[in-house]
Amino acid sequence: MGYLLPDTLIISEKADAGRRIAYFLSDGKSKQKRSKGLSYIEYENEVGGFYLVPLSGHIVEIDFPKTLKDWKLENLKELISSNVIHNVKNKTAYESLKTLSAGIKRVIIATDYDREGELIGTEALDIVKKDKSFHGEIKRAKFSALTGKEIKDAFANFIDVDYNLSDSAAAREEIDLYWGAALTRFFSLITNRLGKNFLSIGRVQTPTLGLIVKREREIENFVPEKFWEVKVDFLKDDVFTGIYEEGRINDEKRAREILENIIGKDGIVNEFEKGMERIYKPAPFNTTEFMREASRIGVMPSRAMKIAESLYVKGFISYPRTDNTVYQRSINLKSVVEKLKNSELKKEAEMVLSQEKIIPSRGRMEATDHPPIYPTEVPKSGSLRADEAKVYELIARRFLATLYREGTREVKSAKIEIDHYNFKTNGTRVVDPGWLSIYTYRKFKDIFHPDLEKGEKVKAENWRIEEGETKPPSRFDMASLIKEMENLNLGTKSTRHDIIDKLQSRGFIEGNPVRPTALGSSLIDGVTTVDSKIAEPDMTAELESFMNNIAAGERTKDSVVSTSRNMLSSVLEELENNKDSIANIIRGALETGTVVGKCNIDGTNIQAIKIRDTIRFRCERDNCIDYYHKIRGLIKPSEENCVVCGKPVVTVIRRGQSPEKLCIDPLCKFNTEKKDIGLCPLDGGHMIIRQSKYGKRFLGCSNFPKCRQTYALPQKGEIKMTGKICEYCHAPIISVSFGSGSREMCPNISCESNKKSKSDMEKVKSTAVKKPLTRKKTVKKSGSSASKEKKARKSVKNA
DNA sequence: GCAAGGTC
Repeated sequence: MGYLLPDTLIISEKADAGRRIAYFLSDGKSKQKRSKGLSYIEYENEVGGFYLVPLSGHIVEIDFPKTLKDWKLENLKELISSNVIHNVKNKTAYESLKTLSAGIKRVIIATDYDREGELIGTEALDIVKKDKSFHGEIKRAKFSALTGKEIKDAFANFIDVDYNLSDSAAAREEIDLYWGAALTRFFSLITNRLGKNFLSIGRVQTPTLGLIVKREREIENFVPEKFWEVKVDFLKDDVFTGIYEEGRINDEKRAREILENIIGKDGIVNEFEKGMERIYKPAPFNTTEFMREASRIGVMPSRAMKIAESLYVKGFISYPRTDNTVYQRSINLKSVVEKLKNSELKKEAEMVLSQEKIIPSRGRMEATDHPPIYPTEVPKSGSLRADEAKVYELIARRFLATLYREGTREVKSAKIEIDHYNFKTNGTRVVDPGWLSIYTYRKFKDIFHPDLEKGEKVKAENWRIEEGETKPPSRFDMASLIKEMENLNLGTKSTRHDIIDKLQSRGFIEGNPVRPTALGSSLIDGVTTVDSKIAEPDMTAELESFMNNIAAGERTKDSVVSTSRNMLSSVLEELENNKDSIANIIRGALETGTVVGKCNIDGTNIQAIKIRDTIRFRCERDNCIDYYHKIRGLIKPSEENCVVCGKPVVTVIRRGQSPEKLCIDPLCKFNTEKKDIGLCPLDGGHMIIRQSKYGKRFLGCSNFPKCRQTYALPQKGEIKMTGKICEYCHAPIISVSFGSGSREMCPNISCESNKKSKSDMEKVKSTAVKKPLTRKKTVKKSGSSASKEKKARKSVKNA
């Protein structure tokens, strides 16, 4: 073993990598040691040996000297001109390095081969070099996978430590701290939000918040445009739908003209095409893609990462922080599949093994850091918690899917002419699901389309115009936000989910899909008052190019950091000149909340103002209404007033629960007795919404079992009391809301009133059918005819 | 009470 000399100290970035390096260098003979606050691996033989100290990321953290701990506006200039100090944060690693480096002749940096890895390595070196007696050799081991061959090669062909590279990372660290700390303090101080209410600014978090705010503004300012589509159902074996080839028409008159020309006529096939399409396999998981897919099955990014981390530590999956989407050759894929035969995915594993040859899919990113995320062992059944099992299954299914065959689907398309107008039709059918039958999270929906021949006559029916509206861009959800951050190079695979968490916990964003809070959007308004790039992703791009300069030896770290500090100084100066207006923007936005309705006393607006987890409802004028609620979730105006007290009612949307109505008065009976719908016609007890043992809801008398009066309830929609009593059977009238509308009804199915309204409905329906031109099928907006129908029904009933 | 980046 020529690559080992006696008295060598090896430094690895993490425990796992350390174990593997030691294992291969010692042929499995190294020993883990733990004593008196030290943790390392040791190997000794007659020729030589080594110590290996595993770190866990950075050992030191930069900070400002204690004298600048106090947050004062006057301090900010000092903060920027102050130098940073290094604090040890990993005591065990620090002590191990200090103790074991005594008398060492050679130090090998074997951290990850990337920019941060180089910095982590030099941090360790600085500790070793503190011992003035150290004059040994310093080398760098470069490996891109933790396999025996790579590691042995790296230790036979050392390279030098790249101080330019580590300097570039150190510059990043300092610039992030200077800008982050100075601006965070500035914004917190001018708005007087101190302690845990501070307003944070950072190179990654603020542009990310900026993205979300920008999107929300686009949605707010979006002006929908109406369009009309002419559609026809064709009939051969089954129904398939054609759309006039121009698609969306923004002139209703023209759409009607076309409809008038074609209505009642059949079509003739002008073109027909049929072919097979491949359904490509997904690439192996990297961190980003894993988080996106996990959030699609309801496990949010940071939760997914926590679970992945724990699965990794338990040895069930490979390292979860990776950019790589190509399995390295050294991974024995087949043996992993063999292991999965002893899991709940036995059938799927056998499908993969039954192939003549296993060809893995490849993604675009072939990084050298770690393998893609894949299962390494099978946990004993029942040993994982439910969410862990869900995540493990996702990773295992993804892995198997990347090794299975592609799917195929048949696609058909046609142009069918009616009276010189061409209608396009499309159909698709999965012929061979391939990997889709393993990766069950993806679904391809079949759309029926018959085989046709050119010149063939096709029967048509249901000629119609569908009215729609252009839609604003959609809000980011966790999956698309993480992806957008990756596209813009904001954060890293290991930090993106943390950044989103921070924005949430600091009250800048809420919900999923995410939207900015009043605080979040006003912070961006405040930041963008001054023309600087703090809220733009460009900050990162600029920093990135600085870092490349340093790494290439074109500039020094000190010159770059001082340039950046000067820029920060002038930005800060400009901010200070505008500090009153900025403070007003932010404070002002917090005082004006969302208008949720009108005050029933003086008729002015009532606003909802969010103050951490409390919502304050306040009347705009005299504070004649001023209520506080402890509510988690989003508040939306409902445009309804409370049936009990007349004050506005809001809708509360909580994650994973159906929306609930809430009277803004916390003591109103509407809130406290929400389930009480009215009085029992038999004995005057309370009719209460209850659940049957089958999970169905119904109305039951509070005097059960003495009184057995019950009514069936619709299982969908929100049920509310109306205070009214049915004139026929004396049951309490309920109100059922569904979507945007609501309907009052007697809960007694056999009541006269229900028979009556049913026949009314039929009457309304039959008049509507006579006017096919206004009928809409996939109505994008609640159509006018539908609301007319509702109104008609209501007026008949009230008559 | 500050950032972002490693890792647990």
